[in-house]
Amino acid sequence: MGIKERKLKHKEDLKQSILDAAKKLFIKEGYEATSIRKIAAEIEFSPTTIYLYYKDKAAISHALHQEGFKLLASQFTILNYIENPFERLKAMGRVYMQFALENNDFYELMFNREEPLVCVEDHWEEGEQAFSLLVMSVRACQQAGYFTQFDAEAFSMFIWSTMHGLCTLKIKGHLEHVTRNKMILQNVPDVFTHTFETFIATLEKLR
Amino acid sequence: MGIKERKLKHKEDLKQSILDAAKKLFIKEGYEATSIRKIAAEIEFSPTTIYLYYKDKAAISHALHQEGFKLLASQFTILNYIENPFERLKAMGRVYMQFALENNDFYELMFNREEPLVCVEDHWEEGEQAFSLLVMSVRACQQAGYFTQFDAEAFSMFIWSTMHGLCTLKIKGHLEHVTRNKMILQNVPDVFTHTFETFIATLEKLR
Amino acid sequence: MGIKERKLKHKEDLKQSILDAAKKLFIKEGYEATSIRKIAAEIEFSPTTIYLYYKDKAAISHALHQEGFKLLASQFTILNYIENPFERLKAMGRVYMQFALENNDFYELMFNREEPLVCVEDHWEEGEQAFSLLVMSVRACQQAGYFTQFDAEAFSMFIWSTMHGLCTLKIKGHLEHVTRNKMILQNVPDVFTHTFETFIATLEKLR
Amino acid sequence: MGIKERKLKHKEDLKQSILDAAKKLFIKEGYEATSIRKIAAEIEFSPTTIYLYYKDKAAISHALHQEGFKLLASQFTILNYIENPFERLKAMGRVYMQFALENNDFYELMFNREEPLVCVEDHWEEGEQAFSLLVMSVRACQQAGYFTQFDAEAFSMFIWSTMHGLCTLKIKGHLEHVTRNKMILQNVPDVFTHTFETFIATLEKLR
DNA sequence: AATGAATGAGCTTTCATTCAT
DNA sequence: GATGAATGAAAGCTCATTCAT
Repeated sequence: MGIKERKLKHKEDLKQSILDAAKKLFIKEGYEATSIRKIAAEIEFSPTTIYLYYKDKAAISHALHQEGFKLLASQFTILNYIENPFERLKAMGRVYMQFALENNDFYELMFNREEPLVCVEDHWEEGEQAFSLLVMSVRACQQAGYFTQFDAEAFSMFIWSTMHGLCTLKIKGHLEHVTRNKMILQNVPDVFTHTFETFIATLEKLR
Repeated sequence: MGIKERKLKHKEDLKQSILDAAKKLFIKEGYEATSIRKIAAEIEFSPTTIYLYYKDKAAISHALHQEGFKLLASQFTILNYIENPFERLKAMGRVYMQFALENNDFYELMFNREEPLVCVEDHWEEGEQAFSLLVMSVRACQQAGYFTQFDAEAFSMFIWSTMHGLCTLKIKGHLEHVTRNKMILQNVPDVFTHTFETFIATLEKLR
Repeated sequence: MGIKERKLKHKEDLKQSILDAAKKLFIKEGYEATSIRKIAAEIEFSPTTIYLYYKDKAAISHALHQEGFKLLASQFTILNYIENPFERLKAMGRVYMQFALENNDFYELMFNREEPLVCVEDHWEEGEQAFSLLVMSVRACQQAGYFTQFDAEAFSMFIWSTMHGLCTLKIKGHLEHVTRNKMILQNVPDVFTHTFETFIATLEKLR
Repeated sequence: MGIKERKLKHKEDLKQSILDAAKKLFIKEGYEATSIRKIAAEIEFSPTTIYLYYKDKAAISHALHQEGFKLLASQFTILNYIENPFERLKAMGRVYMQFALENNDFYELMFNREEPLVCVEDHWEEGEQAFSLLVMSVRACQQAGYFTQFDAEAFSMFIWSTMHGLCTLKIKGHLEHVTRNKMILQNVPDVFTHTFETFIATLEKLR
């Protein structure tokens, strides 16, 4: 990026540029490896400049956090086109899994990091929105005859737990750890997906 | 007690002290932020001394790891006294939950840390043993008529995912995050337990 | 002088200060024993500051290296005024010897250190240029009837070996070691020069 | 080595064992990488024990130094069987070269290290003896009509300089540096040997 | 004679951050 | 609005060495 173009940028743009650079580094090299210096180098500004737009590294973490949820939400939009509620629920799970796998550092930041949550606390709106989406889907399923004997919210929590647990185990490599050495599920090509399907099969029985 | 034993005793003690200090720090500040120097300061020895007892930082992690699994295994022994397989499975879940909650530091270290697994890789025996226990319980349930349409191993993986996800969400505070702000499950005193019971109810249907 | 130039000046100064401090330490304590910390202490800056001016330790070595060759090259310029090729060759030897003696620290760094060469590898241009100068002189001598039966390049290598060996032995004190205790060459005031002259006498025979 | 055998060793043996271990490490891994701990590990004794036999690391360096000369001297014994003085001189050069190449860390320690020489000073007998050997060979050559116009000692010094310079340049990689990039001596398979032969050819002319 | 225990000093490098301009 | 200069803190690890036994 040349000097001229850079000058043309507005404040808002630069703030976003920082975030974009951070996101890029974050995805490519992980959380630990993303330093202020590297972000600055990426956007060809000085490290000091970063501090004009973000108070400190935690602030960037925080912003990235929200960015992650934005990304997840955008992936969820595809679900709007699925009429059948149970199919939509299944698709939701698949999107969630794909997101977790493809952006595992984001996933970590969004759900498994300790720090940012402290300063977030009441700003976890994005997470709550996502959860609301799940609850809505579950309710739709109930109207189609599924899970009728359960409370929608508690059932949603159960679903989320399963999905979150599955994704986390996958990301940390535990799925492979268990299967590789214990001669377990040897003929299953993809334990991750297979477990998900087992879960879905379970849900299907609850009609 | 002769000199030799006393020396050995001292050595064992110090080794354990290091572990305790490391655990304390891991909990309080996380893996990355726990440095050999801090551990040394905690036990009031020189950093170099640590290396007399543990090869490197990973070795400490590894030892803590094993200690955690030993603890979990000991908690599991109570299950031997439960005849009814489904009851045993339920109890297993409860013990797991309790362990995760009471030793969330250990739980994190055992399941959610990246580093120590690298050097463990093919020696995650403790984890695998625990998983085997689950598979066995599931098989027993199958003989009692539960989950008969499922593969025991895949079903175990699903169960583990759910339990792991639930515990992780709890530990990270997400359960509270979602319910507090979204006016969800307001009348449920303990969302953690409630979700678990919803899960159990689900399993009960699969007979 | 404007602000910009002054800043630049300062930057150059500091860069040179680092080099000077490094040189001093390299000489006094050797390459291995010269640490970034010590260099920093020498110039009374923080170790971190060093990294603002040089990428790493090797970069400092490299810079010193080049400085040394620049100095040697400047000493060689005097040779341009010597017409007679054999005289020029002799003078070249004397300049080389003088340089090695007067700047034995540099000489060591340039020719006897391991490390900096690693990163230089294919960019030993300065050394190669100096060697080219020697080859050219040898060729000129050949046109004047000297060393006609030899390959100019191989013969240059031989000359360089002799000069380098002589200078190194001198710098390390071996010349004195051998003569002092063995009652050898006792009546020769300066073994260093005397050996050089023996060498020259040898060359003279090869006409 | 088992415990029993170890106990049988006498003090002298152990002292030599330490040296042997040091030598082994030294040759295999170089000077910097040879630490007291590693030596101790090699002989299966504790690091502390080393200090019973050698005051400090420098003392070991010193002993190694002498060890190196002993080794060189042993290689020189082969020369006794060569009658022709000039052939013997040539062979001496070849042995020297081989020694320098095969034990370049020893060579470094013996001739290019700064430290040990300080404490050696008057104990460089081995070096002097080796040099005497050279002088004797040169004298023998003179009786065969070579180098008659030169002082034997000064001429020996010249020879040593050349050989030392050549070996040093080789060890440090400068021979390759110069030839590789400068399109020099491209058709010569081994510049090291080739330069030596050029040197020998030079000497041959001095009859 | 041999050692186990312990240490202080040292290394290179990266980091987030500040301050004066 | 942007930056160059500088820093303190920290990291993991290895070293030579000492001391009491």
